[in-house]
Amino acid sequence: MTILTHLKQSLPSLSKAESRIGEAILADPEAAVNSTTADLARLAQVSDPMISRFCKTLGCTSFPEFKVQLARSLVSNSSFISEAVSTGDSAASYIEKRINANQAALEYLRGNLPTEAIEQAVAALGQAKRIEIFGMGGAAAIAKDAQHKLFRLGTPTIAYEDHLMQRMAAAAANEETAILLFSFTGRTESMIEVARIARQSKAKVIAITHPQSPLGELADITITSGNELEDTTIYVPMTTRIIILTIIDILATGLALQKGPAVDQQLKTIKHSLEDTKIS
Amino acid sequence: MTILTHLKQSLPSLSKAESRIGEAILADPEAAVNSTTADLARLAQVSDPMISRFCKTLGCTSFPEFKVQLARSLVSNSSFISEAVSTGDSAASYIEKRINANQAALEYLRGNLPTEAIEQAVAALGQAKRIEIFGMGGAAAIAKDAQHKLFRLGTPTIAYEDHLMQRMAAAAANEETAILLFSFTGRTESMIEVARIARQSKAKVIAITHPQSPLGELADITITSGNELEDTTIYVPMTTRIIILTIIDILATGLALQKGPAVDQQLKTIKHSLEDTKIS
DNA sequence: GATCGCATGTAGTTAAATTACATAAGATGC
DNA sequence: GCATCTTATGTAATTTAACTACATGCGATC
Repeated sequence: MTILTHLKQSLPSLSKAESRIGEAILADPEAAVNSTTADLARLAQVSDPMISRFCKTLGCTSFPEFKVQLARSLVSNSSFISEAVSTGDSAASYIEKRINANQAALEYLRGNLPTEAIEQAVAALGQAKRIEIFGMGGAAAIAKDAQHKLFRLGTPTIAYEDHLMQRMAAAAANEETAILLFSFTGRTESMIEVARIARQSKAKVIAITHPQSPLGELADITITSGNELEDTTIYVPMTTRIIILTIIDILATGLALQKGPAVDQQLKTIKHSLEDTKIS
Repeated sequence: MTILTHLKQSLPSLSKAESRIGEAILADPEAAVNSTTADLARLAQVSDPMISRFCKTLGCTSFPEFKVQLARSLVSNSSFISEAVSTGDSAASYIEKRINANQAALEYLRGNLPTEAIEQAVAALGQAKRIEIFGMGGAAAIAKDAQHKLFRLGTPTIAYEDHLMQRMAAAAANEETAILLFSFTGRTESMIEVARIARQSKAKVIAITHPQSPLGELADITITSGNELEDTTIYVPMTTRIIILTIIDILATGLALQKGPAVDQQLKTIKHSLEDTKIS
């Protein structure tokens, strides 16, 4: 963990003077790196030695060491400032920008993915006897990808992109079914309908979607699709898929860990089944 | 440029004492970050003020500032160390590890994606009157995703995952067709066959695959799928997908930039077509 | 061979950071 | 409700780190 996130986390537990210092640093961390204790003390309106104490509270041995740590944490945040591509950009330039944007999206995920939701989702997937995955439009490819990743872990897993198939599968589901729904906005009417049917069937509904959306509120477990990022100036569109793919990655990893060595043979068998289709 | 590379570059032009300091720092930069001028001076067997002078020679205003800069340059080298997940990892732990692994994959892409290949591929896609996208197995979802992104830019684009459909489409192609092939290994026999048929039809064949593979060598333009990165652990790493998805992202971005404002209306129309399916 | 200049070391000074101490505010017990 | 104890914070003093000014020595050039 970087010192900056550590600071953010421990901000509430700090004393009055110390939190003033913390806020002064967070307001302009770059400036803090180039400050002396006196500078910072003046800025936060506290006495000089409070800065030293503040640093020790955060686990550093001295103020200079704190500055070094702070400088470190600023790198990882500033290197992911993604810029929008613009007409006239060279290939090298837009390649760089898109990679930055996608890395930034993952960086966002690091701080904003609720651990409990993942744990619950993994538990639900682990208990399920069947997994159904629904996605339409752009999410259809994602559903397919998730199916491809999850079916290997031993539980029958099917992906549907057809609304009618989804309705039937949702209606036929029971409490031993986990249903994974992918929707960027969480406002697609047919998806919401399917989710409603699935809940009536007592299936466990996991939605990867916008948390403050009808679909997000309907599901048993909701994980953000990062869609709340789209449209903002900093995070350019197209990054949501990277986020969702990484969430699938994380869910599959969690599930594989939960099932443990039991799935190893399964994975080997599946891999082996492809051998005859490859040339050496 | 980071201070560390700057130091490496200017090492030959430094004076005797100064280069001793430079070498001492390069020998263990991490230790230098936690040193005082006196510590470093002893290590490099020079006098104390030489350290200050050394820093100024490198363009820093003071030794503390140099330390901060040094700390900065060390981050970019040491971050993105991806660790394998292991049994007993907490959710928080494997979430962190997977995000790291995916960011590392993108970092790899930054250094290893050949600009010229991207330029050629964008040019080929731009000139094409039709785009056909082929992928099987795990790559089928990727092909579907690419189709979903590229069809919006005005050129008729179809994705096939069925080998027979792929054969027919490849045979029916002509010099105005661009064919995008996704294959992780580049060794799937049926994919190679399809590529061969496509070349006979004089279509432009773009392969996103392992560069040193039969398929990679067969294609007009080859872009790495990052498959050379996959380690052999049983828990299938998903980093290649992230890489390929980002490549698709980059290709679509390049194509959109090339077409310019011409596609803006097209994008708006497509977006508008979904409005009635969403609830407010 | 002498002098000039540059590189480096020594001593001293400045300033920055920490420690030790004192005080005030808030909490706790009677 | 008052007294005392604890904790947080400021003040003063000390230590330590970093830089400046100066001195010396080595190498180069005339």
